Amino acid sequence: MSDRLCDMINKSALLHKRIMTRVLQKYDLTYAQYQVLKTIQDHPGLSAKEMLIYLDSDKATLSGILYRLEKSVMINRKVDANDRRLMHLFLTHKSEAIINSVKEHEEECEKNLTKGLRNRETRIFQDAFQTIIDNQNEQLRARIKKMEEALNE
Amino acid sequence: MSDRLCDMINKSALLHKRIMTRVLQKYDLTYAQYQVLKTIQDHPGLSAKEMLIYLDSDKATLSGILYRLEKSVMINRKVDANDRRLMHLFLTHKSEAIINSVKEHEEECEKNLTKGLRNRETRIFQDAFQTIIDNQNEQLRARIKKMEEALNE
DNA sequence: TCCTTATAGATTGTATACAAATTATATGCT
DNA sequence: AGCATATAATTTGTATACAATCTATAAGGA
Repeated sequence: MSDRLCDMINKSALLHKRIMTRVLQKYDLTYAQYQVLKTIQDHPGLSAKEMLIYLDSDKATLSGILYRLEKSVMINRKVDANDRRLMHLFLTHKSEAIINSVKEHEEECEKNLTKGLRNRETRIFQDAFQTIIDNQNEQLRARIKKMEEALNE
Repeated sequence: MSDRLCDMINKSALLHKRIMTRVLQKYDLTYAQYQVLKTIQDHPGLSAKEMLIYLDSDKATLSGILYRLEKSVMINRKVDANDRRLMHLFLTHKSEAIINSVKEHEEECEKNLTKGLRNRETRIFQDAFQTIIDNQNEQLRARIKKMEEALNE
């Protein structure tokens, strides 16, 4: 494999998703669905709009995921009493149990990542990774801004 | 954002894809298509089957990507003289020029990742990342093996 | 030659990812 | 009240990601 950082990042994300897909397979859940369920567990009653902030996802994608989760009785949606556009999201008993089980696998998977690394290396890795993500966010912002400026001309 | 490594990995890969999507936008190329073109440039005349090894992708996905790249005159396909199942892939003049241009942006993007990090930190980061990817590959292998054993029972 | 097995790609079906347009409801202004 | 504007979700269209199946061709053995 290439030793370029961006290739490593892509590869690692791909592998993580594949691993979690195996874990989730027996519950008939996808990784994206699992992440949505986890977010609801952390913030019961939140709206789709609020979830987008936590997940940094897309509303169109989320809409489909929520539809399928409701169909498989993994979530309930309740319309807000004051604003009928708003839907509050809740886990069901079914999904609550599943999530807690999967979370254990995920923690194990997370621990496994740094096997063979010294604590010091792991710490440096994590700090450096945060810097890299900050750099990426900055670069994306800059590019979006440049494109918007180009549009206004 | 969560400080869990797997969340950082996912987030970073997502950001990288978004950045590259902006870069590729004016050439009407997707990131996946660009990676395919780069692989052809590195190994002119390779087959789809061989490409799968380099990209660690899926043949169904690749088949669609190649179809669209051929339609937009970014690649040529030539049937092998001895084995009519095999297709050799080549870049066109059009894609050759585009790739070289995008590659510069990509290098800049790669350099930008480690902005603010000391060389020593970058080196530790990269080595640690390789260890992590190895751990992931190992874990995936183990899970696949376990599932296959479960099937045989 | 005929038949079985293997293999390169293509096709199908489901689930994202994401941009753009649409729908339904709310809010603010006159 | 009446109307323009804003906003939460859904829908639509294109492109992956990936499992499962199909198709065409090749290779090997009886």
